[in-house]
Amino acid sequence: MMNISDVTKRTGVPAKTIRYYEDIGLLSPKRQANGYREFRESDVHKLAFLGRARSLGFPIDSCRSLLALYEDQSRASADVKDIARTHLHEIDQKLAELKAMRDTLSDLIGACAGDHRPDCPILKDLAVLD
Amino acid sequence: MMNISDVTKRTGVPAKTIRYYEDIGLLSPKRQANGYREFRESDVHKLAFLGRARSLGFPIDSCRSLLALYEDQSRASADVKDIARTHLHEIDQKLAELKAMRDTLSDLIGACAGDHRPDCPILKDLAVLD
DNA sequence: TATTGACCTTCCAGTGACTGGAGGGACTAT
DNA sequence: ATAGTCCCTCCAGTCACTGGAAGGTCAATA
Repeated sequence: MMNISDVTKRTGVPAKTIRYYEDIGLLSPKRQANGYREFRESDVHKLAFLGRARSLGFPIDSCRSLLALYEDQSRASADVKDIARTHLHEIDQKLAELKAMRDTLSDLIGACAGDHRPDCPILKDLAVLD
Repeated sequence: MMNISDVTKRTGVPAKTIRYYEDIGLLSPKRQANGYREFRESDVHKLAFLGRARSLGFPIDSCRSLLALYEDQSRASADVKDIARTHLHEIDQKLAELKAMRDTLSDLIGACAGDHRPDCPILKDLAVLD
């Protein structure tokens, strides 16, 4: 009989998060007579799956779809791949954005004396009204 | 006499966002007799500054500090540089995280046939219970 | 003068994915 | 009986906006 803290130990998913996932319908653990959640092996697998998917940055909605495919023995791997590719594109976009920020920021930092004087190329850049 | 839509046009900062910035105390435009906000040049400069700082990913609290330094003629550029460096480190962390995600994801996508069959290395990876 | 239509206001709610905390019941061991 | 640890639900907060409702104001036109 697995309680929520056992599942947390096995999956690394915090109890609060497990309850949240139940709230939004990602899993439905049974209940014991005392009201405690009772987790089956299949629940643990789902949670491990969700934890891993989230750690790869998949948004919850994609996790929901992936989970459905995971459970669907007659799935097409193409459907999984589509979701993954969409996510990869979003990651690539964020990476490009962050890299651009990083480069600008790094340049500005390199140009700033960082001393007691008020003169500062960082502020000068920020203050530009195009 | 500048109204909010004029400022939006000049700075690119949406009206909703300008009102929000006022709510959280980043600027305090005057009011006309009819209740409309009246923006001075200094408000426009602040908003342009905020827009640029936000586009470089500085969190609002850092923007607040940067704005204060911007207005402080006796600032030390070292203080600006410190804020920027802290932010750069956070960006670098996020970049590393995203890159790791990207690499894993890209590998998995490369390994997946993406056809009508159910067999899928992506799902296999996600399902691993360490 | 009446009426559009564009502009402005405030206030409330929702986003994503949790996270923290209050308040209280349940179980286990001493 | 009591202490300590577990579990429950519900509410609020995070971050930085964004959307929408309900309504006041202004400029130009019929």
